Amino acid sequence: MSDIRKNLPNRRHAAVSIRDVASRAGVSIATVSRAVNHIPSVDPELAKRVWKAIDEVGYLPNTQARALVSGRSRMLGLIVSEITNPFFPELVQEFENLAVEQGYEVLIGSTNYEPDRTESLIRRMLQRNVDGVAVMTFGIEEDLVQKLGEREFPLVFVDAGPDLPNIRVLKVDYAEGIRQAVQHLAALGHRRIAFISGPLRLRSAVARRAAFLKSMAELGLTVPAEHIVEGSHTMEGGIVAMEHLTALAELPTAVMCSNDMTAIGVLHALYRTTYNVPQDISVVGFDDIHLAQFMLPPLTTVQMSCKDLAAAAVEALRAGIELDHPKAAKTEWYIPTKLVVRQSSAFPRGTLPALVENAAGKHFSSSAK
Amino acid sequence: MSDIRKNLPNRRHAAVSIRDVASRAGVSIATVSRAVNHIPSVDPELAKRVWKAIDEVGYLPNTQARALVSGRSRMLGLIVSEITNPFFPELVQEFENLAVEQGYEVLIGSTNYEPDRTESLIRRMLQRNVDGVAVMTFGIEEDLVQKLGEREFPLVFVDAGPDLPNIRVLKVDYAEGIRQAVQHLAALGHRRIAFISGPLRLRSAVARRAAFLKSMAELGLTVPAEHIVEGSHTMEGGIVAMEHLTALAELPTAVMCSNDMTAIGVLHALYRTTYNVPQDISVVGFDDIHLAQFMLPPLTTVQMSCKDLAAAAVEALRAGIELDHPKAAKTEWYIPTKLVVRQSSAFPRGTLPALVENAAGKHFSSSAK
DNA sequence: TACTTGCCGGGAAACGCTTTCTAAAATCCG
DNA sequence: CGGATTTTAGAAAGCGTTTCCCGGCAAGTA
Repeated sequence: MSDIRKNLPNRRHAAVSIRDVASRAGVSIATVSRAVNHIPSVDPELAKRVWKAIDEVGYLPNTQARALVSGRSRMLGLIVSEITNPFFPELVQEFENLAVEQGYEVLIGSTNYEPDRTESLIRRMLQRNVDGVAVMTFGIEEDLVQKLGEREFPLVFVDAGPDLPNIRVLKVDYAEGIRQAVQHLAALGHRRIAFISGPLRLRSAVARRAAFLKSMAELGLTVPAEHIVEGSHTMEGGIVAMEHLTALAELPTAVMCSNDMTAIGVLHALYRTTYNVPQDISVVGFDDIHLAQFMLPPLTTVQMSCKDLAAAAVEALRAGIELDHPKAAKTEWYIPTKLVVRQSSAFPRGTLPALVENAAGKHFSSSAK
Repeated sequence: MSDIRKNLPNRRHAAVSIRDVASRAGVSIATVSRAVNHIPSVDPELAKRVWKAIDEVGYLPNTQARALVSGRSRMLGLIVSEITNPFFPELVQEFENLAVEQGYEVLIGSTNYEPDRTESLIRRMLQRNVDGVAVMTFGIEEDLVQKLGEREFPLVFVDAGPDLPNIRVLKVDYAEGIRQAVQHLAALGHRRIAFISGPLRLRSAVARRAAFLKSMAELGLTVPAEHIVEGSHTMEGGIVAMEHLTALAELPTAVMCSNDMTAIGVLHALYRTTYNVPQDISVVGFDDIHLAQFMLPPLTTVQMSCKDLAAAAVEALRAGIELDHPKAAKTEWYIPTKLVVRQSSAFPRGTLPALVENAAGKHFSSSAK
């Protein structure tokens, strides 16, 4: 609640307002307003005159004033955890496209995993009168969620949220994609598969790890405790975690990561060792960011479509905002995931004759060079 | 100018307003406003009572109303060309941090290089009454710039903009960093250095290419026409461009790229061939995105600090907005660039004995494996 | 004590718009 | 052709703030 006038001498020259249009067209401001909003009760002839005047004076309706009187700002809040993680810009882009299509503007905020920041973000968005907020952080403190939920305005969470009428939840089916990935690795012959999780404060990170363990158990594969390492959903975290794993007496032959950035870190960590991907160790990511296919080698990963996610988020918000929305009663949206096989996963070394091994995935280095 | 009421039944329950605080504290709304804005003329005792009331009723000042009367929205527009290019999220993040620190909110837009989109973005931002817009697209159509410049409100461009009082420009010193890179490559022994430019519609792409050619000329190195390829500042563009280069009779021994995404594409393209980086071909990027150091091999690149850029942009905007800003008269900000040497650049093959060659940069594949 | 000065707080106008209410004009019908 | 009904457009009341202006009160001066 800072001093709004700090350093702000008196107002700029006034922009052209509805009154200018009205006098130019020789009508009242009410008529201009009606023309602008395409209200049918205005005579077509008059409307044409008004539009001509609008064009001539270069009038742009003041959104603030509109919002003030209508009680809606036509802005949506979008909160992500880390705008510099490439997954989120892709999400932002899709979200923005859809929102603009529906006549909304988007206010973006990045929490950097700091609860304080999240809270101040939401407060600022409330002050800006956003019509609703999508909290796409894949994990947020429980009590903060609760606190937010109590303000009665449309809110969308990922994975889970309090059971309140104004809250909608996007449920990501982590299990399916991760099961596909584990089965893919097992089918290739991997038995010792490690998992680098995200920060376990995040609900989604916990869910992904649980899905991994469950899939392993389904196949009768055991996972020693030291094969589960906590990362941070960043490249740096992936590097540190992988260094842990390579220091182990019994190395895993495959590593699954809780997101693609971690996997990229793993690739980098292995590059600094004598192990090759995928011949010595297979690496699997999660998210399928655009970058994944350009990694060396291209990353096998579980796809969580940010297009789906964005579409669901926008639809869920509108369902909460527009009282007559067809899906106003719907409270849960399901987001599927699926495996995308590329070249960072292959047969573990020694399980197959060289010929087949060569075909399994392009080797990063080849002795032919 | 769409119908603002479409699908929007009557207003939500009114939020708590200044009047609620006033009656609770037993003062007039004017006093509440003064207390909120820390105007010294209000009795400290009274102010305390007001703040207590604010706390009790959970009052949040309505930004729209404030903006309406004060004529300023305390929002800044930030327009980037492509939010999914990792350089921009880094910029956005820095920009947002600084803006919030100064009490501004940020409205972000991504043009995807479409002029129409840029125009509609700016129009929407104007309607939202942003106090100023930073157009950080590194190239924008001349006539659009001109058109925008004529609306008298604070605008920041990169590289160049019309010479108008409300316009400020961030001048990036492409030449210095690129000269350092060219000299670095030449010192390693490279003579045939190719350049993959950005889309030549972009002023910044043209500037980078010019800087490259100038640096080469300074060293007396000639650049055959087929060693200059136009890319698109994307990974895909880098791949296509590199495929052009590898098809050439006389291959370059080093490739400079107009940005890091292009360089990543180049790395990927080379991965699909028998050439190794850096032994066969050195690769140099531009931007120094965070990802660059995690590439395989870590990318030698020219650093353009997005921190500097963001700081300059925010400062320049404030200089245009706040009439009493200390730098109100300043119209140009300089952004330096410099080379960061990593492992994607090394001696060209055959110019040095194997021992030294091995030390020059870690080889991607080693026969020791 | 009477008069001026200065300070502080309240009333009310204004910001640019939407929307309800009202009145005038146009249309209809017998 | 006159009264009833329907359009249609303008006047005005807000929306939630900030800020100008003014009145009241306390302090200071003669």
